[in-house]
Amino acid sequence: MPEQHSTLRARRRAQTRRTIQGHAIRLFSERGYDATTMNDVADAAGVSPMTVYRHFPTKEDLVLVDEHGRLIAERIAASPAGLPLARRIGGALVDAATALTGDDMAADRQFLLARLQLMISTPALRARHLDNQYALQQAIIGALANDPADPDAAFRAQAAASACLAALHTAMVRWAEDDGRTDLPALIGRALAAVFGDDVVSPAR
Amino acid sequence: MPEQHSTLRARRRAQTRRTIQGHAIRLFSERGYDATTMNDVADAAGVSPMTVYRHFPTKEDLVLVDEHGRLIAERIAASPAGLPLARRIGGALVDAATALTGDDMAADRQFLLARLQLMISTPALRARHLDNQYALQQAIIGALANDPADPDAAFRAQAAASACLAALHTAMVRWAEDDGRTDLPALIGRALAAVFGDDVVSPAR
DNA sequence: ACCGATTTGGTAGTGACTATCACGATGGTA
DNA sequence: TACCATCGTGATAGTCACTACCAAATCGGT
Repeated sequence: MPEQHSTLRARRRAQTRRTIQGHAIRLFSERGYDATTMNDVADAAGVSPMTVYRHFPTKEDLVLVDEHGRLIAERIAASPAGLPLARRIGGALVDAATALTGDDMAADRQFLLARLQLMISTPALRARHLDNQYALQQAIIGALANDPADPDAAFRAQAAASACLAALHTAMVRWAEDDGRTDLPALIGRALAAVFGDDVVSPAR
Repeated sequence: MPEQHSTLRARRRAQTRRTIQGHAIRLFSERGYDATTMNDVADAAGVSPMTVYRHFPTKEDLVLVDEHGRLIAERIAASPAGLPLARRIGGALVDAATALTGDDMAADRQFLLARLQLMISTPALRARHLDNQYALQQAIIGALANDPADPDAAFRAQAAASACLAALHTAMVRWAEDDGRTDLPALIGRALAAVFGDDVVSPAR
């Protein structure tokens, strides 16, 4: 647990972390996930294998960082309670996608795209990604259905959340297949609209 | 690829397979999944580690056999096309659960319960289970939305399938938490009814 | 300049999984 | 009964992800 001194040491640590992950994603994309060993990643990044494991406990963590889940859950919890569930969840998803793929982060977008393509094509990564999505779904249900008097509310929230996340997943797959050329928030909005009829898309700000 | 000669050799093979899996599930439940090695399983079953790997390519396969998915997809494809999607999918899920947990297979039910409890509590198993469920969802969509003229049909089928599978998952978790004392088909039916309003439960035959 | 904390590196393991070879048992056939 | 192809099984050696455990280098603040 490194404290956030925001000092030189922390910056160097973050830098090596980015270097390691960058080389890892590049090698995974070039030579395949299974064909790349942790030693290969360490050599490419110019560090020892130990350092790789210090920054990323498992090989899968090199691709699946997923700090986005908490952000999305917070956005949903902060959305107005009067709206229908699907709109609250869908809106948060579109907002998050807008924030992650905006024009001001072209480099990050390419990085996200490469990670997504790996996630989709590699069974082990896809499985862990689905587990993360499931955890996110549980968090959404916890944030939306906290009424003990209505036990069915949890079921309805789960149905809405699972449908929204399925739409998100389909949109991400299509976005990855298209090499990120189409607009991700628009894809998500279209997938949501096809399911829920009206436009669930909400403005980013 | 062993041919189904239905002869002595095939029966012996199936027997050793059952023996290995039985001891594996028992050891996993007693001592924990991670705390049990493949050598432990081999020793308990009285075979060599090689034989274990011949029958189960990965450790996870000892718990996740999952030939149920294909059965469910076939059931859905064979259901009357006039019914709403949720009813067709939900009905197939309830039917499958009824067939798997009937009174005539108490031993199998205990086995299924033990495997389910392992799947839920072990991250690696849960992740791979969710991947299997995702594959089933894709199969359901393929069976239900094969109309190229209506691209939104796939989205609607996906929403229905993901909501139904989420309900199934919740019901299975609750069933496992309750050590299988409550009726699984009834749990699934209740979860589905909470989402879709009317009773989606259909008779088993 | 010094000391505690943090980051990194090395060593030696464990355990899942694979490749390859050899042995014995089974099933059909002469 | 004898023969042979096939199949199930076993043993060996190896790769790779991952984990303690301990030493060295570096940074932050006194």
